[in-house]
Amino acid sequence: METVDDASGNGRSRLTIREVADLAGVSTATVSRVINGRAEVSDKARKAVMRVVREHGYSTNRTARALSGGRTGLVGVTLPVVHHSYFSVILDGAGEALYDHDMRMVLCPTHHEHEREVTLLERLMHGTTDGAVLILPEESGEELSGLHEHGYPFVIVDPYQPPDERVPTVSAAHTSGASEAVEHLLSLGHRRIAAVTGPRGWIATEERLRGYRAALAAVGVMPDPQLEVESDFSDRGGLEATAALLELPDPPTAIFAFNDMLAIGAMQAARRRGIRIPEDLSVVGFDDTFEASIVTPTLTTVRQPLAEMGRMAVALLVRLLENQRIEALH
Amino acid sequence: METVDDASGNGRSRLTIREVADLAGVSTATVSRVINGRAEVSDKARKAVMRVVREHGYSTNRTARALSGGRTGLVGVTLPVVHHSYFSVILDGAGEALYDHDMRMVLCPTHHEHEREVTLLERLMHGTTDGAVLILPEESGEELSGLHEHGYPFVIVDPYQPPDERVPTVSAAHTSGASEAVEHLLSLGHRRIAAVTGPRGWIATEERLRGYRAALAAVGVMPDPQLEVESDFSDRGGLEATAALLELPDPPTAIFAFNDMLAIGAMQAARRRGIRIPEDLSVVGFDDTFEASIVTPTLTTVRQPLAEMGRMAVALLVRLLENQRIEALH
DNA sequence: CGGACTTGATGTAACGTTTCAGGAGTGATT
DNA sequence: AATCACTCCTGAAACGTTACATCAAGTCCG
Repeated sequence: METVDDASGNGRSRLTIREVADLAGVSTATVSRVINGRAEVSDKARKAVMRVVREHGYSTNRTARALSGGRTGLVGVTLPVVHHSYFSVILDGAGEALYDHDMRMVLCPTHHEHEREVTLLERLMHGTTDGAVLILPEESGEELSGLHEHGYPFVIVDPYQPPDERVPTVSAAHTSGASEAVEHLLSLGHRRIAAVTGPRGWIATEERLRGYRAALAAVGVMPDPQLEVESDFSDRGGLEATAALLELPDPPTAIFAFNDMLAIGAMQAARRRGIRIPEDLSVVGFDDTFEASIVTPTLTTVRQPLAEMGRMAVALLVRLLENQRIEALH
Repeated sequence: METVDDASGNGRSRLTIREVADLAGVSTATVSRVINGRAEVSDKARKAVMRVVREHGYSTNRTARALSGGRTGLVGVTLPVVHHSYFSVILDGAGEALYDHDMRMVLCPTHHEHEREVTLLERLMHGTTDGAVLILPEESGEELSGLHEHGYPFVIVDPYQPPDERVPTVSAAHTSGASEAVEHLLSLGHRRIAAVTGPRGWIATEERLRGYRAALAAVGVMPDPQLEVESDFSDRGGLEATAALLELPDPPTAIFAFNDMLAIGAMQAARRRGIRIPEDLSVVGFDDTFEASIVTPTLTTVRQPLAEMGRMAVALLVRLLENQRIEALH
């Protein structure tokens, strides 16, 4: 109740630009210029303003600036879940890039709920943010195209389904990465190589599948439909899919899991059946998440430049915002 | 270049409240009330407004509302790194709670840089956010007290050092959790139980250490200073600390690692020396992060309600904001 | 029947910036 | 001495809301 009312902000909060202007004996416009480091201010005025700022402490109200200037300095970032290596690394990269641009991110986990994502985006658009980075967005291609049409700047990272040509997108080298993974297994002498995939229809699944088949085809191995098991990118899914594979009359000698979670599940399934890795079964993952490095034995995996992807997305977005700004001047 | 100029926002952006008011033949105040679902609006006016909104599409500009109403609906969240199970789970809990309150979070990773955290907070305070959740803040007790004094509402989660009494804080049950962990090892028959700790001076370290010693003392085991090795909560640190412990003439038969990362490092160190877990060496971790569940063998660990902690922090913060609002009315 | 009180609806002043159009002063050029 | 170019600064108008003070009708009561 009895707070120190001296410098505390309980009663009166901090100075406004107008108060600074009065104290320094100049106009608000001048203060604004000094604060923003613009030229065309006399040394005398600048010093007066600086002095007041130093003595009383002033910092511009971002909200007011946002309203006046039309830019909030905030970027929305939507993703399914934070608590997942794959996403958090992308997030990390994006965050760092945004920080470099002196922007902040408004984080919106969607929990894979389409509804939630739509309303969140709706909100982000209308004044809260300047643009957005959508990681593995839940929305359909049409919805995203609509959003784009609307003029809201955004970038998609790792789309589910092939997006509109005009929507800037960052995605990984699914096909070539998958080929490399399979080639690695082939080089170890494996010929019965199973694929534990993600959900069919997702770009990530389809393209990795293409890489998988291409690599097999390249050495003349006929793809066996029995060895392609659809799963869901989770460790549990990997476990179940692998268990099924190991039940086959002619089980695979190697498994290419379409991400590290699946691979970890695969390893668990093998262990439960007493199958040794890598002696009896080789497992290769995809993504190179932290988890891959701590399991036993260490998981061979395809490195994806996740943080880079986050950075890249921000770079694209910043360019969009820049363009928008330029257009606004005309 | 040739965008569809029909419904696109390239040229004219969306309607403002004033335009809606004109179209509906009422004042902006009335529109505002309709939008915000307040009473005291005639049916006629309400319908007119609704019609315009439905036909032209309107959504209030959050920035303007923030400026006018003094609340942004944004909460800052600072944490050392996103890409770390421990933090991302707390973050997840906080995010969910904020979503329930129809608020968004502005994510600020500090990368353990004190400087960065200070400037970020400075920025968050001045208009961008209504309050903040600081996870493992880098700032000193004095700085945090100062911030509190200033009237900016914030809550600390898992402080480094004991904070000011008046600053709302959420932290885990370090001491009792540590005791439980050690009791578990004791019950397995171990007597030479080593502790791989976090940095000395941190609350988390000191309290877990207290729990460790208390549990040993309770069964009459004299604590051996040689068995308490300071580390840094990282897997690499755990590996090095454990390697040193295993070099001892009379090495421990069990290791209590002060978090799961350290425990994972410990397991790696053991494996490198050909020491089997749990036959030759027992390892217990702390936090119950996802990683603990995927290593081999599965790591025994002390569950911390991390997501709950995030939720709790938000609940506290919301209460602070509520109080602030009430005080403002007087 | 007139004043006090409710209701319902409205106009308008904030909120704290940025920016634009212009004005005052100074020195230089004709 | 008049004009011009230049620098520095000011006043005021945005930006899109919300909330306060008002105002115009009704309604109730003595």
